[in-house]
Amino acid sequence: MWSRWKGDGLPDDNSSQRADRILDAAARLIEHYGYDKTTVSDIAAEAGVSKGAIYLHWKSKDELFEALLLRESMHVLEELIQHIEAHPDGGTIFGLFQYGIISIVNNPLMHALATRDARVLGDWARRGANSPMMNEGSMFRKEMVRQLQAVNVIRSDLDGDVITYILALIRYGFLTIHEVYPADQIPPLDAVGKTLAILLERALAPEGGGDREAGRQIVINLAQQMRVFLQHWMGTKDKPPTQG
Amino acid sequence: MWSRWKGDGLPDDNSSQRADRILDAAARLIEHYGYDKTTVSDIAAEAGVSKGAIYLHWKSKDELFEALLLRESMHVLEELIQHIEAHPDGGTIFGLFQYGIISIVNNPLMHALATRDARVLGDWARRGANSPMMNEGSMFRKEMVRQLQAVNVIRSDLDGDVITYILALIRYGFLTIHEVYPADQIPPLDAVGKTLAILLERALAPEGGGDREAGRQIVINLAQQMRVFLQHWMGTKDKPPTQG
DNA sequence: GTATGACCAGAAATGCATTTTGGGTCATGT
DNA sequence: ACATGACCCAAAATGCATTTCTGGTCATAC
Repeated sequence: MWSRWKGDGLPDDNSSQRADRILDAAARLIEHYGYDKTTVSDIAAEAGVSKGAIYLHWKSKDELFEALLLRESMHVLEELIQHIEAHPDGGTIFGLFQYGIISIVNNPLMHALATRDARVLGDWARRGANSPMMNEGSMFRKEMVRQLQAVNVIRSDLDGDVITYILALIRYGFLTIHEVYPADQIPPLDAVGKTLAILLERALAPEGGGDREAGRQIVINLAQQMRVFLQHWMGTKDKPPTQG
Repeated sequence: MWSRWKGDGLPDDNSSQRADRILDAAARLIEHYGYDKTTVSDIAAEAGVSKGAIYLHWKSKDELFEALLLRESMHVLEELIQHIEAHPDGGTIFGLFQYGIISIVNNPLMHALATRDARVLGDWARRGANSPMMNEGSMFRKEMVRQLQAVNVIRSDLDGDVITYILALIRYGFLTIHEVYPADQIPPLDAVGKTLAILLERALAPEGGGDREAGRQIVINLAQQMRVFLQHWMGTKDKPPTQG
């Protein structure tokens, strides 16, 4: 799916499966040891392939890592879409925020990306904050708030960009505060998520409740747009080392 | 005021003033260079006194720093009390939150303390997260939320400890997100503060608005309690090196 | 055509001798 | 008394030679 550099035909299933296995291995290792401490040889060994095989799939360690990040982003986005479609409150900020955060908490790599965790991201983060995965997210969210305000799923009496910023700040605080809060006083995570969602609903939802269906559609569309954006960006540089 | 180890009489004005000047110098230096990079000699030079003089006031560099932190905390608390007394919305979470955050944003040292900024706090933070200034704050806030709920300035339909945690998380996110948010998209600070306060009001204030006067009184009392707590704790270990 | 792993070179880590730094003290001066 | 700054010494920083590591390549094997 996400790895399509195989010329003009359909993705080679064998190759694609192996690429996936390699990314699985990389994910396991990097989540635990961080980008710096996991070597390409480690990944190869963990995946049960040779080091050379890895360079048959990606030009460099960096590109492997970015492919991994892309895959995980795709997963999260996909899951988000499914959740929104399946769940009745999918179109409300209530459901949206709660699910958006949970999916990040459950995905160590996305968690690290969202918090710029230097321990996990290591040199990659230090070198280049250039990946669109690092920055375009806020654009996407800005647009989402704007459109959600247009269909009155979010109240329009406050500036959309400020709302976006505040939402980001809450998300960031949610993901990072454990570093400074007395550990024995942290309430259960799901209680926090649920309460936070309720507060957000009160603060941002209009009286009537707005057009949920429209909200749902907007978020799905935007998520899809984000996916093609990421995919396209990746496609332009995730070329194979050989056979152009 | 805060430095009262001078035996039984009133604080020695000359000595106390000089201590203040030294702390001023220390603040200036540490805000800029961080705890590790500012030496005791630097502080002495900046304050225009000899190194030995500093050890006439405090037993160690650590204690000087903690005295500084205490002084700044006292200032902030004092200002908070004054603001609450002077301002009509002093007793509401609206005003409370807004002012509480502004006072931290305006005080580099308190900002560093609230965010555990290793660049500023340096070795002191690394060695001991033992100072009550580091931990007791959350206790204080927990109690505040509890009492505010009791007089219905904060709605009682959600768990107080979770609310406290969420408030802390928002504050922390507010103070730290700039590290990961695209710099050119950060809205003006006061717009964010104001909007955030409005959202909080909507999310946490009851229909009627609750008893503002009672809210005001509670916060003032608690702030005062916090002050004597800090003062007392400091008093038991901020003894002079000689003349006990 | 595809996979492998020994191999390469630059970068990073290690070990160690040497120098500098910086809390903290105290003999001396006022 | 009180203030000073030269002085002390452990700890940290520096410089440097040597070793290890590791991203990336490619001759060889299948």
